[in-house]
Amino acid sequence: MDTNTNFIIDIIEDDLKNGRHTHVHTRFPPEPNGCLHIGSAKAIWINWSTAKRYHGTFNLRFDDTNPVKEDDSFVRSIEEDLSWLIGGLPNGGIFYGSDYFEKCYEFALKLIDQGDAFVCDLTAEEMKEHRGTLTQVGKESPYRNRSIAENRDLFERMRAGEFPDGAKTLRAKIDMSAPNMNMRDPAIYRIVRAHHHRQGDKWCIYPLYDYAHPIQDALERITHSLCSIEFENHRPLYDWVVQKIGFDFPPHQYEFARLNVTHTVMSKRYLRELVETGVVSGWDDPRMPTLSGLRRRGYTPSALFDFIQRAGVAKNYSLVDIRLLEHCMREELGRTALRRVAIYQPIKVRIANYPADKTEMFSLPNNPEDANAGTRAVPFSQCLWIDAADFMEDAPNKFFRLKPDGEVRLMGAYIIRCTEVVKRSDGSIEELICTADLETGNGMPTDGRKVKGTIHWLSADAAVDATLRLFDNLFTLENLGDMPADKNYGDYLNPDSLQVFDNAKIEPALQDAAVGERFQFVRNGYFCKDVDSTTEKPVFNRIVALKDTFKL
RNA sequence: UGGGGUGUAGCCAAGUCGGUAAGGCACCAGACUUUGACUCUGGCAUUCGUAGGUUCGAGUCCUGCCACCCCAGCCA
Repeated sequence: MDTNTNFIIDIIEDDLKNGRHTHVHTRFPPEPNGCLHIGSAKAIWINWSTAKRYHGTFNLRFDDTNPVKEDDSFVRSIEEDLSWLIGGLPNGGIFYGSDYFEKCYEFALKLIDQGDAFVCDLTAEEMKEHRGTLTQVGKESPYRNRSIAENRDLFERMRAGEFPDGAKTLRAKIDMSAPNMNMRDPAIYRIVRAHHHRQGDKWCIYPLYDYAHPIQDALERITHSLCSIEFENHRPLYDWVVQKIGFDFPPHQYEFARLNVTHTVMSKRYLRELVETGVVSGWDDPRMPTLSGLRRRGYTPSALFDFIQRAGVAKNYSLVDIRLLEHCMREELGRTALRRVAIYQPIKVRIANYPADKTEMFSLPNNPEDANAGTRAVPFSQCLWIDAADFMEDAPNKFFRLKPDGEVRLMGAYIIRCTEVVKRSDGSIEELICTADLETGNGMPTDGRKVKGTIHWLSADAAVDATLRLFDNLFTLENLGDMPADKNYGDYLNPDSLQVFDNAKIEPALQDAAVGERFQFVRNGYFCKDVDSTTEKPVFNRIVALKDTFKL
């Protein structure tokens, strides 16, 4: 049984069963006024995966009806991010709402001819006064009863550019006393002289969302128009437009709750502010919850979709724990990422009973969870690096790593015992003198004694310097002015959440890794190779830490 | 306040014609382990916002109440 269902799937199953539809056609309709983020990924996933499930069609459609906010650069970035996410182009194609402007205009004429729309001369303020309030009905516009001929003439002249910006609107004639504010004779066309990123200066009147969107859906033969819950109040207007124009294949709108994630800012406005004020290096800064940021950070589309699917599709307001995302990412990377060694804060270890001029190779598995991943040869020599976190001078019993006179396994190699702690004059550790159990090699002790701890290591001769960057949260910054302390925006004020290790040591082979390759740095987490945007040097971004159950 | 939507564990979320609360994350305990990872095993809602009602039986039906979200752009 397929347990991966939701209420939208139920609706579609029902439509298919009852013959209301024989084919499923969905769409993702972003406005090109910003970059896609993890919240957009939910809308993409719902529309795309639903179409896919029924071997249907999925369109990408730019909802570009507001020329003042939109930009071609966002069109390109959205195309790129969407293709990355769904692994290719949408099978239905890529469309632009603005390409239907001529159709929208013709339909507006039709509404006028039917007596369902009128040209209104009220100013924005006057219209607001006339609209009434939540508890008070609105007043009808004095221009509401103009003749069809006059409305037609005026609307044609609006298009022709005879009136200044904002001087007139075309309004749907519905009901000024409707309890749903959206039905109180909403404006469906406005006059704006602005350069459109795609249509240029061809138009000076632009249709509004509530009018344009159902037309776009209908023209593309969308069967199920899936959008987020704040449009629920708009559905009666959506249906009104579809019905008045009289489409043969009327689309229907269904709503789902948007995605909120703990510690993560999801508002385009604030993301834009971060970019514009230079708090982050750009929309694709690896701390950003944008798709480009997540991609750079090392997140995979499959983990993102797995997360969205597991979080579920419903209508409740929800704030999903980011640890679910991290779990999904770990689960995938645990299976697929190659194991490598990286050491954040190196401490030198000298094996006193190991020849200074000797180097031997130990074979370590590339992924113990995947035998097909093979092994790699790692050099071992007298001087090694281990991580500062793996040594403690006054260690409690439960500390299973290296301590004075204690034994520990060097992963895949010898068991060593720390015999001496050499310190500098300032008290810091210069090096640890150890002896290795050379007889047992990388096997078990012959006398049956237990060595509980295993630590990772690197030959000091072979190790390479590297920069490692650790992000605690997807998105962090020090200060963002008036950002509201609302649960929607998460607890983003975490100045300690970016740690940079500039003197980390890594395996030599990692130098040649390609940007975008993902690794598990043993015991330290999953990392993705990246290039620092300012220094242009290779860095490793931590995608997600390993689960830490370290207890003393 | 008028309208619309939603309330099931710390966080998400299934719950079909009313039949005796899925699953995941998180957490806790234990086993295993040459990554304190992974894996495995066990635990984790006498109760579904709340108060009543109908019924042999209610998360599911009825009534009242409460809480939260959305709507008064010529934004989407």
